[in-house]
Amino acid sequence: MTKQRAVILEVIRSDMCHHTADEIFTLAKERLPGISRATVYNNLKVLESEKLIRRITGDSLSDRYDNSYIPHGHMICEDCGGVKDFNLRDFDKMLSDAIGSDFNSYELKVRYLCDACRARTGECV
Amino acid sequence: MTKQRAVILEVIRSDMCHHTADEIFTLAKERLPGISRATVYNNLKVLESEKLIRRITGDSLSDRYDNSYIPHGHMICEDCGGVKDFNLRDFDKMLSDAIGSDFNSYELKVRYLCDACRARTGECV
DNA sequence: TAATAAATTTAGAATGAGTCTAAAAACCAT
DNA sequence: ATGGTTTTTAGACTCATTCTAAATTTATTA
Repeated sequence: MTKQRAVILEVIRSDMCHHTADEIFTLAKERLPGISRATVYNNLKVLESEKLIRRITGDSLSDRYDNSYIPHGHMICEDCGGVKDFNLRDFDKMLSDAIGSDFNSYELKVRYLCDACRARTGECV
Repeated sequence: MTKQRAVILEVIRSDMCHHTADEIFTLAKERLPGISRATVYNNLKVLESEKLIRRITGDSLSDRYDNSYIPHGHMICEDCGGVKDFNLRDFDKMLSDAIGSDFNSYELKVRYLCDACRARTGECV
C-alpha cells in the first residue's frame, strides 16, 4: 500500500459520489501534486482486484468507481446525470434462479427522471 | 429509410448476437462495399432513437447492439465473453417500487461462467 | 546498514472507439 | 427538372484508457 494508493482509496471513500478516473486524478493531485494519471489507472485496477472498490461502466463516456465492491443498483437521472444507489430485496437469489447458476457479479442501472428534474417539467439546463 | 440504414438494421436482426459497431460495419460492407464507418455510427443512433434497436454498454471495450429495444437482462460469460438474453418475472414493477417512480429503461448485466467454460474447469484458451 | 531484487511511479507515446466536418450524393416536394 | 433538405462519405479529430521504458521506491536478504 503506497501513499499514492492510499490517497486514491481515501478520495473514493471520502463521499458517496461515483467519480471518474479523471476526477479521482484531480482530487488526488490536490494532496500529491506529482501524481500521474497512469498511477491512478493502475491503482484503480489493483483496488478493484482487491475487492475494495467497484468499477461501473456505461453511465457516461468514462467509467466511474464505487466505494463499495458489493453489487447494487444505480439509478441514473437522464436529465442531470445524478447517480444514486439502491437495493432490491432478495435480488441475488432471484438472479441465480433466473440464470440457473451462481454468478460472479452484476450491474444494474435504471434510467429515470429524478424528482428535482421532474419538477422542472423536464427542462434541461 | 435509406438502403444503408436498411442493411444495417437487417444485419442486426439477422441473428441473436450482440454485435459491436465494427462487426456491423464489416457485415454491412459485404453487401454495400462502399459503406462508411460514420454511416454505421449515424444510423445506429437513428435506429435507437426510433426504438428499433438498443445499445448496450460496458460488456467490452466497444458498445454492442441488441435487436430488441425492450429492456431485458444479459448474462455474460466472464471466460468466453458470450452474451445470452434472460428475463425476470415482474421485474418492471419491482424496479419502479424500489426506486419510487417510473423509469425510462434499465440495463442489467450478470457476469457468470457459462456451462461450456465451467466444464473446462475455468481454463482460458 | 549495504546490496540486491521486486514492485511501483512517472511522463509521454500509442491505441482505439466514437465523433465531427465539409464536400459530394441521394432524396423529396413542388 | 429545380431547389432544398437529408444522408453518406473519407478522413481528421477527440478523449478515455493502456502501454512503455526509465527512474524511483519498497522489500528482502546479507
